[in-house]
Parts: sequence; structure tokens; C-alpha cells
Amino acid sequence: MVVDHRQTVILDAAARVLRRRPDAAMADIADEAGIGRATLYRHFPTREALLRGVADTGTAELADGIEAANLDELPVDRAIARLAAVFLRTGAKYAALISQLDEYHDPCAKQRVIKPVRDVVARGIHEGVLRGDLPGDTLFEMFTALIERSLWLTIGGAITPEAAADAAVTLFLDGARAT
Amino acid sequence: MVVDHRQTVILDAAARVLRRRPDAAMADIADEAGIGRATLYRHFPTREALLRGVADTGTAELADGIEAANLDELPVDRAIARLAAVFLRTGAKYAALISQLDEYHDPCAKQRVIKPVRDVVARGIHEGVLRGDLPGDTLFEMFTALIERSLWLTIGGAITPEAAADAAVTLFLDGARAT
Amino acid sequence: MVVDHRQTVILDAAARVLRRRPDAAMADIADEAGIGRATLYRHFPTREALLRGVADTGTAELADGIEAANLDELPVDRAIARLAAVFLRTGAKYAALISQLDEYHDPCAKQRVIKPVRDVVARGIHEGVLRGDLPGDTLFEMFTALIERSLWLTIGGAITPEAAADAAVTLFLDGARAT
Amino acid sequence: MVVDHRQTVILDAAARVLRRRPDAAMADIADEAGIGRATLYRHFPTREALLRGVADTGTAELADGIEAANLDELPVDRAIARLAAVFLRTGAKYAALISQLDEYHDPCAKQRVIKPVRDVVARGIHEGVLRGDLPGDTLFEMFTALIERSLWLTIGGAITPEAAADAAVTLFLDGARAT
DNA sequence: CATGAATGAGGCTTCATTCAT
DNA sequence: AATGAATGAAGCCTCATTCAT
Repeated sequence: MVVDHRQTVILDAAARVLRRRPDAAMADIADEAGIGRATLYRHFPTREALLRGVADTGTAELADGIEAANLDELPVDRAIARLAAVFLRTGAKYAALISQLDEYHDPCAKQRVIKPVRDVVARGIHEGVLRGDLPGDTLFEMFTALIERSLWLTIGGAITPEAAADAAVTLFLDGARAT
Repeated sequence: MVVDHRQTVILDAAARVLRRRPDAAMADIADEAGIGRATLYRHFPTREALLRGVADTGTAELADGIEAANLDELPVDRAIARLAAVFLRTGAKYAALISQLDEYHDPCAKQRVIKPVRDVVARGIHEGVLRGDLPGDTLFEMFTALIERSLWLTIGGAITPEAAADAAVTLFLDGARAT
Repeated sequence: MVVDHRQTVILDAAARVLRRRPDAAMADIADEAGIGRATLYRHFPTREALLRGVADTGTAELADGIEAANLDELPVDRAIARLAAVFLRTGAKYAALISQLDEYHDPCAKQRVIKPVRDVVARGIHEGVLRGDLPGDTLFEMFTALIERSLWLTIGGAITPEAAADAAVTLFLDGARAT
Repeated sequence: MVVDHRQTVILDAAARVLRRRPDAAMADIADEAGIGRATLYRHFPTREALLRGVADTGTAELADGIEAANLDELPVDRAIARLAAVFLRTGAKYAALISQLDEYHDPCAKQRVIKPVRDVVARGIHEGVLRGDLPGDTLFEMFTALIERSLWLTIGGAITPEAAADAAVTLFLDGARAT
């Protein structure tokens, strides 16, 4: 997907507005972007196209961050911590879309985010670092659930991104039981 | 809140429809309940009233289930397992509302659900069963995040409620790291 | 039109409510009468029937008052004063209907009110007591306009019924110019 | 209040429709204006806004007409005749609103219409031209009652505007009694 | 290319009226 | 006869989308 500068402004505005009100109207987004509704439609001919644009941008940023993390070269536990950091750093901007992931994301782009995570989990199980008595899919889901909640806590101001990432990783790896 | 049989039918229908499409129209809910739109409005004079009704019913069912679990008389780890079971058994019906908890739930009724969970977590920390190096609030959030995700996995048919509850509890207590 | 006691209660309630809000709903009228909506419909099968009932009752009361006034036996100016008094005494209860006179009044019953007034005006012109350079119809309209406004001033509490009647009669007969 | 041409068209259509049926629906007004309902809402975001628009326009036209009449430079009786002429010439268009004056008129704009009339009446009493034995307020009410009725007679086609104005003024100043 | 204006579809709600008990 | 429940028609309003300039 190719985006010029105008589109970037629009997508930023959309992400900002949608984070506050996930059902915001096109007019609100146009206003936030400082343009007219019709102009918005020139760039994104449909509400769905716009949402997909936001989602794809967010996904791409995430994927870039993940790729830059070189997960394969890290031990599993550190890879997981790195993932949490990337999500919390990049994700806030596109938090609105997390709950609508399946509706708007380009499946292909989405894989660029999901696959590395799944791979780390699978590697962890394979190497015996992560427990093998729960399906890899389930571990994946639990990990993302913790990350997503951490994201919202961060956005809500309840906690710093660092503390949130730490909590998610600690809990995911070692659980809440005192040792 | 007093509900007669008709209202129960409506609330069930609403919960069913809203679980599929959280922004379903009043007409859809009326159709699902097998009544006319106007009749729906006889029982719930406002969309908000209906949503509150669904939320309150769900919250009340959850709270009843939690109270019946006698958490205080159980060791912390078994109390947590019991909580997960209650949530997964009762929660599916009202899953739609989880993401809108703060908007429609009666704050008082909500406390009947939240407080016991917080109490168990606090007791766990106090007794040294749960780790003390993460704030109780954060542990609470992580636990509910795991439960909520388990709920959705169950609803989506990816996994049985029992497996989902087990995964959430196992992960919450002991984490994903192989021992 | 035959009305039993129940209907009288309803009609009174309707007149009371409609005076405050001319577009009141059937439900409001039923509430004011202390009965259910369905019962209201048993007595007056249609909103229009009810309004006609109120109108006819008011018209009949007015007509009775006018007939009791024996206008024919009075000189024209005193007959006019008498008319004003009757209108202001009886009219307040049904003020709501004045503006909808033509829509709901039984034409026949209405004549029982209108004709005596027209007759007095006509007699006044014929006897040379009222000016003959304005059409009788117009004089009639101007008189009723003054009476109606007096009625509203009375209802609004701006002025006593006696003062209002006096003003209308004085103005109608002698005008506002100082002599 | 600034109105462009489109809005003028809408306001005219609204005044036309409302004169016939004061409770006309927005759809009727939109149809009369030759536009869609949604377009109507573009210009007047609310029914109340539209009604206020009509009321304000009518009030402003009336006020302009009254100001152009230079009432202060005329003797009281001629000022009154001038007022009647202005009302009957301008008022027909906005007759629908007279009965809803208090609900929708901008109080300030309304004063531009009411005050000059009150002033003429007060001046008349002060100069000894109008009778002093009735309160100025009451004289004002009676005058406007006559004018309003004349307006409706005109609209109904019962009488020409000139005859109606003449009747109202004659009756107001000199009354109906033959001299 | 950008924009203000226009619009049809659809949502929420009310109300006069009917039905079953 | 009386009533609570049910309903269809209609009203107000919003919004994604299109059109003309």
C-alpha cells in the first residue's frame, strides 16, 4: 500500500479519533484531519477502506518493529520480553483497532505480526522453555490477551508502559504464584 | 430489578444478538425476541435501558455464581480456579457486554462481581500465595484479561470451556515457562 | 349525546389536560382520569371522538348558559355584557378547544352558541344601537376575538374574569378612544 | 441570523406548509421546499431550529415594517392604523406562528415588534387620546386580538386585508356602538 | 484536486389503536 | 366492563456516500 503525506495525516487523525470513540463518524475524522468530508472520501472511498488503511498502517508499523527485533537471534524468554516492548511502544496508537482486528486487517499484513509471535511460542515449546501441556495456539492467545490488557492499562494511564510490559511478561512466563 | 418472563425472553434475545453484533439495532433484537419494535419499547423504553437490563442481568448472574462459590472458604488457588469456572460457565451469554462494562453496568452490581475477585487476589498476596512484586490491581487485570480471552475462545468454538478455564488458571498461577 | 358519570370524569380530565397541553397524548388523558388507556378507548373509541366529546360538552355548557341568559329580553348592550360574562365564566374549562373549534365541534351544537351571538349583533345593527358601516359578520368576529383574548388573559392569571369581561365589552361597544 | 438563498426558500416553504397544518412533519416541509429530508436537516439541524428560523424571519419582517412606519412621528390614531396595515400586509405569511409566539420566538426579536405597539398605546393614553380607565396592557392585548383575528379572516378569504384592517382599527378606536 | 451541498437508507422513539384475558 | 400487553404507522434525526462547482 502506497501512502502519500496527505494520507498519512488522515490516517493519524483517524487513529487518534477512533481510539477515543471506536464508532466515530467520518465527519469527526475529517474534522480531526482538518479537511472536508468529501476530501476524505477522495483518499479513502469508503469507511471500510479508511479503517482498513488505519489497520494496515498499524499492522505494518508493528510488523516493522517486530522484524527489527530479530527475535530469532534471541533466547525465547528474551524474545517474549522484546515482543511485549514492541507492542506497548507501537500499539497505543492503534489500540482502537485491536478489538476489530479480524474485520479490517489485511490478512496478509496481519500474518507479518502474528506469525513471528506464533513462531516464538512454538520455538519455546520445541526447545522445552515453554510448557508443552498447553496447545501453542492457546499460549499464543493468552500472551496476546495479557499484552492487549497491558496496552489498555497504559492508555488509561493506570500504569507506565514499562510496568505494563513487565507485568505481562512476568505473568506470562512465571505466573502469579509466589515461588 | 424485577423482570417478568417476557422481559427475560427479551433479555435473552438481546444478549444473543448483541454477542454476534454489539451494535445491533433495536429492530434486530425485537425480531430475535419474536416481537414488534414497539413492544420491545414497552418493556425497555430506551436502547440504553435495554442494554443496561442485559448488563445487569448478566452481572447479577455472575455475582450469584460467585457468591455461591464460597470463595472465602477455599484456598486461594482453588478459589481462582472456581472463579474461572464460574466466569466461563455464566459469562458466555453476556460476553457482548464485557467490552462495554463501564458504559452500562450498574456500578453497584458491578462491585458484586469485581470485589470478590479483588479480594481473592488480595488474600493471595497477603497469605504469600501470590507474588507480591506486582500490584494487586495489576494481577487482577491480568487475571480478568486471561478469563476474558478464554471466554472468547470458548464462544468462537476454538476450545472447550473446561480447557479454556484450565489454560487461564494454569497460566495465571504458574505461567508458561516449563518447570 | 348521552354521557354517564364515567364519561363525565373522563371528559373533565381531558379538558384539564388539553388546556395545559393541546397535543396531549391519550395516555396522559387516561392517567389524569385515573383509568387505563384501553378503558378510555372503550368510552371514546378514537382520539377524535374524545376531542369531539370534550368540544361538545363545552359547547353544550356554553349554549345552556347563553340560553339561560334570555338575551332576547335584554337591550343589546346589556345582552353583549351578559354574553361576555357567560363566556368568561364557562369558557375557561374548555379554552383548549377554542382554537380547534372548527375541527371538532358538532356543527349543530356549535350553532347553539354562535347563533345567539350573531342574533344579538344583528339586532343591534337593526335597532341602530350598533354601527351599520361594518358587516355583521365582521362585528361578530371582532367581538369573539376580544372575548377569546379575555379568556386567555384570565386563564393566564393576568387579570380577573370580571376585569377581562369589562374590558372586552367596553372596548367592543365604545372603543379605546378617549371621549 | 444570516440566511442564504436556499434557506430563504426553505423558510418560505415551511411558513406555507405550517400555515395550513401547524403540526406538519419535517418531510412535508422538505417536500414543499423540493428537497430531501436530510437536506432540510443540513440547513436546520432540528425541527425546533427550523420553527425558530421561520418565527425569527417573520418577526424580523414585521419589525422592519414597523420601524419603517415611523410611528413616533404620527398622531396616535394614525399610528394605530399604520400598525394594522403593517401587520396585515406582512403577517399573513407567518400566521402559523402567532399562536406559538412564546415558544419559538427569539425574545429579543419579539420585543422589536411588541415594544413599538406598547409605546403607541402608552403614548395614546398619556396624550389623552386613548382612554385611561383600562390598563395599557389590556388595551394592547385587545388591539392585538383584533389584529390577529383580522389576519385570520384575511387568510381565510372572508374579507380583504384592507377591510380587515379598517374593521380592526375602527373597532379598536371607536367601538361598535353607533354614534 | 478540494469542497460545500445533497441525499437515501436506516436508527431510535412515540403514539393511536387493537387484542387477549 | 376493565385492563395490561401488543403493535404498525409515522416522526425526528444521523450518517455514509455522491454530486456539482
